[in-house]
Amino acid sequence: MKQDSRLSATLHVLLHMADRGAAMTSEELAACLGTNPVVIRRTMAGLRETGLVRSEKGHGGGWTLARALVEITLGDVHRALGEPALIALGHRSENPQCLVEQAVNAALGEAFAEAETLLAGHFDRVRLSDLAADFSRRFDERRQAHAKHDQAI
Amino acid sequence: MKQDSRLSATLHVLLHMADRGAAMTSEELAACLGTNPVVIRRTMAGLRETGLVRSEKGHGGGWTLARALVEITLGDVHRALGEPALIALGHRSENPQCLVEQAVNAALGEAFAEAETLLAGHFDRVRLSDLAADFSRRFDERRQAHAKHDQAI
DNA sequence: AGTCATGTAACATTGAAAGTTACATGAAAC
DNA sequence: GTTTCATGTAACTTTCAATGTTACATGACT
Repeated sequence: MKQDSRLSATLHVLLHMADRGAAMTSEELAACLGTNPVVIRRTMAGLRETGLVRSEKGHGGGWTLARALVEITLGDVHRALGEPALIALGHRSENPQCLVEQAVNAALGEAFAEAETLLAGHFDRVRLSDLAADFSRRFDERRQAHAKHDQAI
Repeated sequence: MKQDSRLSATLHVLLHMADRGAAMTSEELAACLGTNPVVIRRTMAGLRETGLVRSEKGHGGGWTLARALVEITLGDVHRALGEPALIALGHRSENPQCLVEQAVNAALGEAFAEAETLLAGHFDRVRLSDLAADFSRRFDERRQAHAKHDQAI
């Protein structure tokens, strides 16, 4: 199954925006992901409508966060992207006449709903500030590793 | 995201096979799903290798269950299909250099793993006999509904 | 006016599932 | 033994959504 990486990409972009502190153009953000600026604009359109980010045209324009990282959950971003399906498996047909298929749909549907609820709940509990904190931790770790390395030389 | 319906289709097919009690041809099974016999053979190939079903060529040939329904879990079927991905979302890149992306991957990876574990665990606890029982229940319900309807006439 | 940036339509590319065609292989029936 | 029926499998085509690209209109700053 070809996987949907829009959530991953968007989180990446939002953290870079927060790190920068100033407006970033689609081109800059696209460079962070190694993709095309139009992909950024298209993906961010939903976030703009939901009020997570703002965009400005012209000189000095670009994208800025409309809320603090601590006020944005992964769930917010997922919803802003249009709530793409979380589960890669699906039913062969919805509302089948065949009773066998109805039983299959019921069993799988229950399992899918359970996993989806768990994942969506998890998304609602994680804030972008949590990711930023993890980033800082990794940053410090790398810095210390480099210092150790320099010392060894 | 285009969803993978192989698990759904395979469960449907296996229950029909159990219901029949005798060998069923790819053509018959394909008719149950409204698809092509070759799709059945391709999908069932994994189940044959895993020892869930047997296939016979020639006259009177076709597919038969190699185990009782109570001895087959949804997890067995999922594994026999090659363990297709359960989660529709993915990372933008594996093993990124960018620390931001590493933090994103860590957060999402944890969430995905949690949901995947739950779903896989669920699959391992549900047996095909459970689905067959649910089918029987639905069958009886429909029969009673019809009886009631006939009575009203 | 010129430049920079977003907004968006229109199209091409990609990748995996699903569907199809064709034919080889093997087993039963005649 | 040859005809018929069934699987086994390769090699395509189709489908569909994400992703990538091109082109151009719109608006804002200099």
